[in-house]
Amino acid sequence: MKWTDLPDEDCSVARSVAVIGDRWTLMILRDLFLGVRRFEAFERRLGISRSIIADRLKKLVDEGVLRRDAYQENPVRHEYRLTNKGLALHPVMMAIVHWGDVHRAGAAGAPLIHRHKACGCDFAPVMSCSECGDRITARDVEVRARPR
Amino acid sequence: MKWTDLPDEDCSVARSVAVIGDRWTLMILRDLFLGVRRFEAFERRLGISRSIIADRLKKLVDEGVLRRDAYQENPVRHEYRLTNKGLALHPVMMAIVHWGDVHRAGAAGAPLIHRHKACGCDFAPVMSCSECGDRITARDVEVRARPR
DNA sequence: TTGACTCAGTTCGGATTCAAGACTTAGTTA
DNA sequence: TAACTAAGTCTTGAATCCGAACTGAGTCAA
Repeated sequence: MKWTDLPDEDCSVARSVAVIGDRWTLMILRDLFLGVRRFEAFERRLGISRSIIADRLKKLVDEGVLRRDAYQENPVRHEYRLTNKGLALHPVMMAIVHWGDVHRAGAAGAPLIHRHKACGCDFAPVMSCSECGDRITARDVEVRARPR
Repeated sequence: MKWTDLPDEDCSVARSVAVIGDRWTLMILRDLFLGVRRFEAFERRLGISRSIIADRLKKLVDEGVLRRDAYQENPVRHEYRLTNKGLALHPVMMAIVHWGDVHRAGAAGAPLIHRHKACGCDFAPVMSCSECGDRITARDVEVRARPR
């Protein structure tokens, strides 16, 4: 298998990874969730080459994860915003941040704090069951193929 | 910035991405969560070159995500198992699967079904607040830097 | 005891991708 | 007229990827 075959696999991981399974794509998504929208801001924050940023943004737009909107005319300038499909990646980002906070933070601890606006608490993201609401760990889940 | 600098960034996303931000690493982790443990099985399932598998497995072992255990002597053969640090990636995988199920599945729908053993229901993974238990979306979260 | 087979890798080398820096375009400000 | 801004594109050497072949340590069948 080549990675170009990933989108055609009958597996949701493969199909997702085809979109987000790239270092810089994930870093750009991080910044998007922090409110960054302009090309130049990505460049300044990430310090990577413009060609990589242009390429990744274009792919995300093609996938429907981002929308490219004009924010001024003369000259026309665009900004990149998460679509609903892109916003739906929030649990993925939260899970990645949380794992990094717990398992890869230095002595200084987590660099960022997340506050839940509704309850006012600083929180950790928890994966739970849509049906009963209980917290879910790897051992609680039984996987089987969906009957066709 | 080069990607080799990612582990040193003061950002949990960057530090996590340095470990899991790679297509084949994510595909290997998928199989690990499905119970695959042996080199030959990864090769058969993924159909990619042995050198990639060997490289990714070694990196995951170095990072403490996997443990390399002997399962027989004469000749000695090893298998790869998720450590607790690796099992902690479960929410990341579930979030990725779920996004793929919802936003990238074909007409046939999600290929796999997840059942919560405790409540017996087929479920979707939901990201919720560790403090109040409510479901969390991107708009519910306020991010700020942790004071030093 | 020769040959085929298994599992778990390593090595090699050509093709692909990455990524820094220079260049482009279109308009603005000094 | 020159410098500046935002958002890219182009070029080119370097790094990485990855398929194919090879290695090694043992088993099994004839």
